[in-house]
Amino acid sequence: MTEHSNLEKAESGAPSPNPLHRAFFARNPRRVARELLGKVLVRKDENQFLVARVVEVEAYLGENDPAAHAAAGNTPRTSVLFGPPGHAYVYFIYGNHYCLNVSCERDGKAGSVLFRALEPLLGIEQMAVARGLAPQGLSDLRNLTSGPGRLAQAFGITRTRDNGGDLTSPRSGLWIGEDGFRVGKVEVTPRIGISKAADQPLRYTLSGNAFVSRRKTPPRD
DNA sequence: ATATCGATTATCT
DNA sequence: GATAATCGATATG
Repeated sequence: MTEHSNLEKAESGAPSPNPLHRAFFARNPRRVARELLGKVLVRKDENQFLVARVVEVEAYLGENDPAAHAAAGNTPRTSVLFGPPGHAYVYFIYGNHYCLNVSCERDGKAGSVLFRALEPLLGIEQMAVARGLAPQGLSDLRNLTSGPGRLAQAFGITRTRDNGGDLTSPRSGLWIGEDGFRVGKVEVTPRIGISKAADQPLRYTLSGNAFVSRRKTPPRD
């Protein structure tokens, strides 16, 4: 057990974060990314809830952003990006990993936000199982959801299951909600892991949050 | 502590 | 055939 967790517990049964309205996503990916910080990603399957706070995201600007998948145009792979806002774009990368985006902008215009890191709040045991980590081997909770491939695996997100799903509706089993969390300082840096347009500051993080990916040594104090 | 590399597949040249 | 919005393992200082 580590000491740096400040996890919230749901006092009475299931959590009830309000789903975000579709209009929230029908905007510029920069604004959506910035405002997604502090929201929660929720998975409900069977009777289990998984809940985790959004602490790191990246904006992808659409057809004219060379780093965006939408730069390839509207293809079978990218069609969700060109559809209505608030839907899940899930892609498979490096032969190993799924990553989750939410579509932005109006129907017909591409744009998205990539989820890069979450802070786990509820369903930690189940996330560890999904990640293939023995519960007792869970010395560092950052192994669960710190990184786009990791958080997708922790939430059981795959392309066949989730691509195109509605992230504004609990009926999809995967959605984004608001639980009243107050966001503190936000940091904006270049995006990670890309080669094109790598200089633009489109990565948004909660300043000082331990679950942000690619950190150095956990803050000493 | 940082650096390098293999895994494994959808998509594109 | 090459590359990719990554991760985890291994090597090395």
